[in-house]
Amino acid sequence: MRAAEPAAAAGSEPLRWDIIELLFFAYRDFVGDADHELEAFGFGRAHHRVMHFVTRYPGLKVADLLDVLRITKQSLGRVLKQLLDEGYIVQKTGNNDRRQRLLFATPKGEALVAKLAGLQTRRIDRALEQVGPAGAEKVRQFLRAMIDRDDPDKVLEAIFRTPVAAAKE
Amino acid sequence: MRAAEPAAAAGSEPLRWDIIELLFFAYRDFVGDADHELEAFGFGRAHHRVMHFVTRYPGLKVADLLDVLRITKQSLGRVLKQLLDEGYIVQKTGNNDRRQRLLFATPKGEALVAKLAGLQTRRIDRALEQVGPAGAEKVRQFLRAMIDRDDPDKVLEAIFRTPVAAAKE
DNA sequence: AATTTATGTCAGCCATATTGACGTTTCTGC
DNA sequence: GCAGAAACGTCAATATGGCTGACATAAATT
Repeated sequence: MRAAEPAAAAGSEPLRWDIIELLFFAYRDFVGDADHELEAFGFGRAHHRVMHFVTRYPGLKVADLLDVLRITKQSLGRVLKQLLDEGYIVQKTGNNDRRQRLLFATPKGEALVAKLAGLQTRRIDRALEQVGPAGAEKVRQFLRAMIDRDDPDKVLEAIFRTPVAAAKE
Repeated sequence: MRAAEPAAAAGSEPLRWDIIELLFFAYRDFVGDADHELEAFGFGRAHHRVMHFVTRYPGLKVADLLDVLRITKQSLGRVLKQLLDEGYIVQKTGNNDRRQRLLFATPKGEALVAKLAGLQTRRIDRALEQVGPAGAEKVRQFLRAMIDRDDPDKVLEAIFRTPVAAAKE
């Protein structure tokens, strides 16, 4: 099988078919690692995303989480309730603003997130080995540049505050 | 906001929190480009995936598509029927094996796929500019190495047959 | 002739997303 | 202090895109 190159609009630059498809397959297998494990817990991808960000950014407000995940509070509500009921996450009332419910992972929650991140880390390590330390920085730069920076949420701000190592090329 | 590092299992290597999160946000925005455009057509991500692979690999069999997308034929059926009905895709009976329905994109279908790929290409080009040509090859190598290679489907075989350019570092 | 393969289809279920409406508590501005 | 806005929760209805199981047909294979 050979890949066809659909006619591009006249005068346009070449399309990045290769990267587009590599991203599709890479992301499919990347999230697949976690998906398989989550089945055993009766959780889905939505639960993972919530748990991940709450674990990584303790004290995240509900509104922050909505910004990051880009879903509605009704959608979040269902998933969050399950995680609260089953003891993976706890809520604490905000100190300054008592309307806020700050979210924290329990040890049980942290353990699950770490386990899932472990699976994904194995895949990432394997892939980074192929490109060396300098290549790893290039990959980070590339991924950062793929992300929209207008109107960043709190989590993205935190991520972009971390400087990338200077490229040594 | 600072990112917390949840306690890793004793003795384990560090987890790749940075890459894990960059992949999440990069992919979210990457598919977001197409999602917005698809709304105008009344299509979803599922339609895009089908159209994309049929356009890129003309003559794909239904069974091949099922392998690539990793969904059931019932799920595919609904989406595929819409695309056939609305004239984005046509079926032709296989020459050797008349049971097969080979799938081809119509000009209308190709145009839509090219438009969506154009949006995604703009984002990719912007990101690749940050890392230079050598960096671009590193990114390709990384993404390839993220993909499972056991039991590859026809499309993946085609992708992996294309050699990566030798790294010039 | 019997079986297997490739595909299509019917019926129903589940997870995750949506919009719209409404209620409570708490903070903020005047 | 009071009006209004903000942060959150929740009810109801709906859509999308997955799933399983069962069954049908045509064509290839044995």
